[in-house]
Amino acid sequence: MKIAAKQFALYGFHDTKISMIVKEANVTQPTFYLYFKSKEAIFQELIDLFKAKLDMRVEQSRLSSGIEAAGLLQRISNNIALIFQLFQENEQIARIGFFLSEDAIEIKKQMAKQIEENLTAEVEEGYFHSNVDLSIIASAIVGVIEHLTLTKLWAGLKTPEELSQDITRLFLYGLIREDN
Amino acid sequence: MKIAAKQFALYGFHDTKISMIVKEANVTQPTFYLYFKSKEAIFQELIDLFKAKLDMRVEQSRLSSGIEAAGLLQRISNNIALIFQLFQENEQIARIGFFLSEDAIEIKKQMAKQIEENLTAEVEEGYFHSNVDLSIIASAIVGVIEHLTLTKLWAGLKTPEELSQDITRLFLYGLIREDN
Amino acid sequence: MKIAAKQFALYGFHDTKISMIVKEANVTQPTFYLYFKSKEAIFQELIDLFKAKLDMRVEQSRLSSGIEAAGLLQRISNNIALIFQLFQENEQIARIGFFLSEDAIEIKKQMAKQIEENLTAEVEEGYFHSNVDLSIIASAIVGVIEHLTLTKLWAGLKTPEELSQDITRLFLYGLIREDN
Amino acid sequence: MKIAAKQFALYGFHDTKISMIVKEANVTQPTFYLYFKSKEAIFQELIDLFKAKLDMRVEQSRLSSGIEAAGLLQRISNNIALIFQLFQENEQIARIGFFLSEDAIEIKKQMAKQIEENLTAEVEEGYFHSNVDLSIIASAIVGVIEHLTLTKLWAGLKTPEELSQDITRLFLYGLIREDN
DNA sequence: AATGAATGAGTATTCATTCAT
DNA sequence: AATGAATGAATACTCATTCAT
Repeated sequence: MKIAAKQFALYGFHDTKISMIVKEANVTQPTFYLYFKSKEAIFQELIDLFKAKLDMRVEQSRLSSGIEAAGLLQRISNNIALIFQLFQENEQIARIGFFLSEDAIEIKKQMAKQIEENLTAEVEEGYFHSNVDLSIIASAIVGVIEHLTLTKLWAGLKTPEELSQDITRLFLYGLIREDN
Repeated sequence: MKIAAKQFALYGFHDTKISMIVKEANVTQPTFYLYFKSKEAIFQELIDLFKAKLDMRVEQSRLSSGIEAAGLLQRISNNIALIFQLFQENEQIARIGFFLSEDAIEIKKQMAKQIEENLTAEVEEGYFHSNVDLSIIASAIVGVIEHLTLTKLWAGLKTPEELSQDITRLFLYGLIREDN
Repeated sequence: MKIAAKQFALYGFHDTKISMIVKEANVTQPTFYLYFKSKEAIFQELIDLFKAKLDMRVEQSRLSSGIEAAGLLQRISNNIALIFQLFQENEQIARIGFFLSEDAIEIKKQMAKQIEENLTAEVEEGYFHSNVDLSIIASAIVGVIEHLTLTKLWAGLKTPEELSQDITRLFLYGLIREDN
Repeated sequence: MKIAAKQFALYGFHDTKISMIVKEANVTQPTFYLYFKSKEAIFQELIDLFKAKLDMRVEQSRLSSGIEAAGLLQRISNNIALIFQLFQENEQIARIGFFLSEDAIEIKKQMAKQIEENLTAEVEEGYFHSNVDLSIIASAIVGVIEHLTLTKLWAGLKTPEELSQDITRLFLYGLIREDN
């Protein structure tokens, strides 16, 4: 599965051939089918693996958010950093689950929904003003995470902490100079 | 090309078969090769078409931004709306160029660079504070546009204007209540 | 036809495409079919053209052979030179008729038969001894002409006269030193 | 490979279809590609097989020529007979390598060179006179072998021994009556 | 648990040829 | 006399998958 993940992440679904996977694994093609029902099946397994890790991390992030006594910015930033860390530690299956799979849309939708719930709670707690559509904000956050992961994190240009700090600050305070 | 765009957008590159394109076009396979060198070639043509439209729109957006005397928020919002409108009017080739193609990364990088330049100018003009990395902001904006296009615009849930208004406000002022 | 001859000679039957012929001729494909029934047909026409020229030349050679009063070697050599000259002056159709076509075998068989008749006559006139099979000699002569045309004449290494002199001497006197 | 050789020899490269080869072999098309990289590849393999056999035989012929104590004519005749026997025993790959392939010219050139070397040696030993160009003689011998193989040997009209005897005598003593 | 050997079903591409104008 | 536009029929090659051992 590691080898498959690597190749799927590298070449995409169609351009990854079973023959190449088994060659790198030093087994034969029938052996592959001993362990996986089909090419789709192993791909789906990798997606599910990613989903599970993502779900776990999101759960974790919610908990850690409640526990901490840090400032609002730091708390949110920490939560987002956890997501980036997940992507960093599981680049290959993240590529598959979050970018290559057809489930990606659903996974992101789920993630956005989660974020929206959190935001709603925070609005109710009076942290945020409420004159923007929270579903848009949530979706925007997902888009930002997604794209920064690809262009900054996986490119090795930024750490999870840098990224989460910057985007949290952006999302909280915006770009406008205070004196404007 | 319209038919090809439709099918590529719907099924992706590999799962779009020439036989299906020509069937819907009511011509035979050799006819296809009369007009396009290969499957790759027509795909690339569609990408290039999208690139051209995007470049033109970005150019347009820069000009209109300079001319207008509207408020900062409205000016930026208008620019972003133009991009969303492009995606709305050209959903299929946008899907191909912005999501399906291998050039997508490069196209987005280009777009982010463009946005970064604009931001840099605005920072110099004193509109924005400068304690965030502008390349991250630019990348974030691309991510937001990309993801909102997919989940809100193309889902028919929001108009270009709504989206651009909301995300401009978000990016300018952030989520924090003024009195926080 | 000139253009077709050139391309057939250069690329062979299968690798010569009608599309290439008409492109070089600056006409369209339907125009080709206005003048030739099919690809096979024009190929056959070129073969027939070669056949006609070859027949004419062989006829000529027989006549000239009777008229001349030169020595035996010179007479035979002249006849063979005429054949080489034909190949030299009509390289392209000769390539087609003598090397590329499926009629080539038949054409050569015909040529060998002609030569055999001549040899038989000369044997009867007492010029040659008769302890070798004349059909083999005739066939050998064809083989020699064929191969020297390809390797020496068309390679520009030898003239028709040089070739015919050398092979006539060889066929008449052999390689053995006189004092052996 | 036997079946492929048969079909290539019979129909030529282009008119031999993989589908026909595999049909006669009672396997499917993918099975073909399990053993051969492409149509060109199997064709080349057959050519190489012929080349190898030819080289071996030529080597053999040179050795046997040195050892034997037989008369000059018999020795040369035996050598040539060995070549004819090769063609007889390997008709199909000989057809491919010597007549159908694009390597044929090179193979024959090589063979002619070999023969020329032998002749040069024999001239130096004083057996032959030297007033003819030996490269022409060598090329002529190749032409004779080539053509007699096609018209006499493979037609079943002559045996290797008959052919080699006759052409050796021809090349050594010529056609002229001794008393001429 | 593993594999050597095989295949069903596709899939892009080519090329001689023709039809309507 | 000429052509723009189209096609019928092939054809080499690929790849996920399976069967017998």
